[in-house]
Amino acid sequence: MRFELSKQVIPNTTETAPLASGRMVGEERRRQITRIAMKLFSQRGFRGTTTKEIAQAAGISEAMVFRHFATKDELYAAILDDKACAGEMAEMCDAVAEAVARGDDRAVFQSLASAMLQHHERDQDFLRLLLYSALEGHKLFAMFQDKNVRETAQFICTYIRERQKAGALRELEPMVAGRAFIGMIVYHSLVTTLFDKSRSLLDIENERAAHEFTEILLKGISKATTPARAASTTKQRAQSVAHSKKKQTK
Amino acid sequence: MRFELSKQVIPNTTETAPLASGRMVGEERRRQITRIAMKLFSQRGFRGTTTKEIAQAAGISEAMVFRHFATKDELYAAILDDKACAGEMAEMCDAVAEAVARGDDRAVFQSLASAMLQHHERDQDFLRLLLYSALEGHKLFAMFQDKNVRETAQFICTYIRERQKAGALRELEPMVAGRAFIGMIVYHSLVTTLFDKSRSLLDIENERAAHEFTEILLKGISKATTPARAASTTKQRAQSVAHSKKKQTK
DNA sequence: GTTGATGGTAAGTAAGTACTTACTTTTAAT
DNA sequence: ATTAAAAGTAAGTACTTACTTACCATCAAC
Repeated sequence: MRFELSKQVIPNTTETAPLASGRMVGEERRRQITRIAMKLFSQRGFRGTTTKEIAQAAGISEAMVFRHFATKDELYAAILDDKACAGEMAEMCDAVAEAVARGDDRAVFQSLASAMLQHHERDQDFLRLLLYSALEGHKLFAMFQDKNVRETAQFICTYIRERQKAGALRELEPMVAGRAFIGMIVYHSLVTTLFDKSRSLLDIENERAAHEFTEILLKGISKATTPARAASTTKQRAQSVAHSKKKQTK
Repeated sequence: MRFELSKQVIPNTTETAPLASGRMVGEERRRQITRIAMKLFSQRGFRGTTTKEIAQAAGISEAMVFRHFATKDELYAAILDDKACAGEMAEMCDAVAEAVARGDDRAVFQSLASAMLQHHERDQDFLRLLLYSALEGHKLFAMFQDKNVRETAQFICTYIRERQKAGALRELEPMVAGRAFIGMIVYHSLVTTLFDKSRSLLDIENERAAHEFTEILLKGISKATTPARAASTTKQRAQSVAHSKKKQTK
């Protein structure tokens, strides 16, 4: 039931035009249902969403839902399956890999942060769904966890270790730094999509957040010799101690 | 800490002995129910926990639950209420305040981190409950959010601003640093209580996590001149003295 | 020992819930 | 036009859910 590669290739269906009567061909309807179910599950949780609601939102009868998915669980699985398998790191990899090639630490972390923040922002529903599934202890979450979270953490970890060997970063357990960095990013995403949607505590754009977090991390784990190459939003004035002219958030 | 000293001294009721028959006096039963309900809600969510289960776990009939709480929602509210109102910062404030008084940045952040991590670890159920309530959009969560999260963020923010004025920290929006720091901590707690309970990715003790995160943050937001008193892992070579004065960095 | 308040229960109820059944309509290829 | 498969539905079923009702049990104080 579980990993049924639900995602098959749509063999070559002649065409998938909306079919005047509102009737859809199977594959199309199936996609629509998963899309809608994901939105609902993400808003009210798995248990909090009824199959009837899903059917209504899709404009079909409940029986239709069960024609496509034998059980509610299977529908849930199909969603996670879909999402987890789709290589979400696609665009990230490009920018990051390029930065790695250049050996530009700042660019590596910043592009990584930026990609994650963007991803979280674009896919808020999925973020919520993931949290629900983690809380509800759904087994499928473990798969996602392994495939994405772990992978990302280990990438960072490996990169840091190498840069330590190269003498660019101070000694510390790479995973600690990795967790710190991912923590800044993920927590920021959580706050802005969950706790403080109005951004009353901190209103900052993704690009800048990525930059600032990167600054903190890099300064934080660099060899004492120091830092800041392409850095710094603040023009460093000679000895201006602190005229923060910037309006600070309260 | 106000954590309900489970067997509370009920105001002045003559005595609260278990009452041989298994029968409890009202207040006592009420507490028992909230305690049990909290554990169940935190494990399976509000919607995922039935009043029947709560009653069974408490060893009473369902009707008894509804004698104490008119609705399931009211029970839920009572739990959040309980938890949110008690000043959880109690012990934290002592250590932190003392560090603030001493002007010891390292101690301030480390004791803060340590207190938060400990709090999260001890009260995992509540952490889960809080996440659920945030996801489910329960109104009462907003209250908690205002009372605790915001307060902590603002405390850090204020502290950082002051230290910036004193010339100890570099210029950056204090809230960004605050979010980064809280992010490291909260995310770490989330991972260890939710995503990776076996700690397969990173197995580290609270005290040390607090120390490492503090190091990263402080090095990350200090004036370039540099820091690292208790840093320890990296031996400070003579060269660090060489560029004692902040070199103009571009 | 009666009383009256309080702790407690068994057995409901009405409204959901996931999932089925038995049936009709549409489509597209013969 | 025929047909068979696929898309669709209305109206169930068996069970669970939050919440009630009507009644019993225990205890402390007269």
